[in-house]
Amino acid sequence: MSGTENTDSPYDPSKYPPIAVTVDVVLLTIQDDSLSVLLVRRGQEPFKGSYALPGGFVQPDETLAAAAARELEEETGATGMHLEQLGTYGDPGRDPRMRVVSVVYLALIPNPPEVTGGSDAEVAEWSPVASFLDATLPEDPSLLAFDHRRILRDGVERARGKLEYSGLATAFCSDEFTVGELRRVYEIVWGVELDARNFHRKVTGTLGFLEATGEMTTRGGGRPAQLFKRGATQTLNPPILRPSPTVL
Amino acid sequence: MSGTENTDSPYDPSKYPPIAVTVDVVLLTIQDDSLSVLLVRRGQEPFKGSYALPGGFVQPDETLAAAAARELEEETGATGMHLEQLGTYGDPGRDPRMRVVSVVYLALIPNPPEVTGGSDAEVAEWSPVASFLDATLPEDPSLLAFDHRRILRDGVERARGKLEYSGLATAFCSDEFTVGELRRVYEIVWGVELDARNFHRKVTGTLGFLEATGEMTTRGGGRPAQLFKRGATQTLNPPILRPSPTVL
DNA sequence: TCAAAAGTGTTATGGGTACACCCATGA
DNA sequence: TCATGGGTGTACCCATAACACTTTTGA
Repeated sequence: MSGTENTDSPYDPSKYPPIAVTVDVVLLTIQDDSLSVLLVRRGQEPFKGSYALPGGFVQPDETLAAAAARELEEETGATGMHLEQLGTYGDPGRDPRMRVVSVVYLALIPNPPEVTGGSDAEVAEWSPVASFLDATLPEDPSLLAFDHRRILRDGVERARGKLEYSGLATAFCSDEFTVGELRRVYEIVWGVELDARNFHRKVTGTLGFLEATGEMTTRGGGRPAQLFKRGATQTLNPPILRPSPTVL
Repeated sequence: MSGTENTDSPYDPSKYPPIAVTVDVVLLTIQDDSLSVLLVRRGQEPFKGSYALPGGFVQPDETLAAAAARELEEETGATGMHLEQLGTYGDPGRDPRMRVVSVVYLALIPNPPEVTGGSDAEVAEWSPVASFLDATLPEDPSLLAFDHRRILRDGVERARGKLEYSGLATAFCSDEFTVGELRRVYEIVWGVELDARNFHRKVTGTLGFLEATGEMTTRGGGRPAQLFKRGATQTLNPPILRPSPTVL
């Protein structure tokens, strides 16, 4: 792989290998006390009938993040949710038709919008991530297409980790939420039980994490609870530590 | 962007937009008590004369990580160093010639190999990252080509963060190293001073981080120090906390 | 009156920090 | 003997975990 001395540039536009670039999205939400992911059922080969992450080609004049946001809006109609780059997956052979490099984004949304019954050919639906990641399940390649099982696992792991040291958990909550609702996010995503009293002190004591609205609510029953909004802080100091590492 | 009902697939190989996929590398090392990065000086337009991260096209039959390892070996002759995906940069216009999506890897190496004076047309050399990231520097686009300043900053930030909760720091050390040498890695990368006594207790007390070799050394002067090897643990528990956030 | 959820108070514990102190070498 | 870096002991501080206890609603 020497002999590059007299080429013009390593980026010479005229001779790049043919590679398709797509953007896929791991969109997570909390539905019925379960961490759930948006998947589409494939109508064509390969992996016809399997589930797959929503995605598509990057268009010539949009950023990668814009492509992810566009895919999300096409599938859910929703905009403005949390969106971050998860990673890029490009092993040769991951798509049997040609070399495809997929830039994958992780997105989080509260109150999952109704998507089942949409008019698209590939119908999107919410499924609990446990149905695909549970360690007791066989590695069935017909369940999730391509390398999407690994991508989904990476996405869930990213979300779990970021709950500890970032304000990410509020991305699963409505604009206004109670401490109890926020705690349930942590409990569901981590799969643990947290002490409600200590959790309350911790999150209300972390400067910039929550912003009080002054409003109260009795939704959920019991004593009225304060309503909070997301605070400005993106990094939690000190972090919210999870009791024991969740094994997936 | 509807009307996709009767297309074959979102990945239809016959009609992907023309996008070049490259792999770039942020290779960091510690040289002369400074965190340094491997850069090449560009011999062609655009950005002729500027520094750039080493990189090149992904070849049809190699994984993305293999492409990064190949680029590294071409520039340094070294193999087997720590290598992890940093992120993917693909804004339209980041390369004026055409749409280029760059998958960037972060690599760490101990004992920087001599690279200046190599036979390649684009000569690689080590430079302290501070020369490019110092906040007091003007945003001179002729210093680092393309969006490589932002990429370099992201890479350094990743390395700094991972020192806290992973065994990454040992990737800057030789196979066998002393606690003092490891501490100097933390001090240089973070730009802080650490209490040598507490640091010693912390790292030797973190199970799986270090593995004693039984050997001693007097290199560096003073009382002989134990030599350690990298341990098996990839996640540090408890983490090594940096005193105050380093502002870049 | 009871169940349920929101909060507050209190105590024990464990890790972090600061720093006094001793050890083993080369010059 | 001194400088240099290695390593241990210890006291204080503070965040956490555990849990008793009070508050405020709906049923």
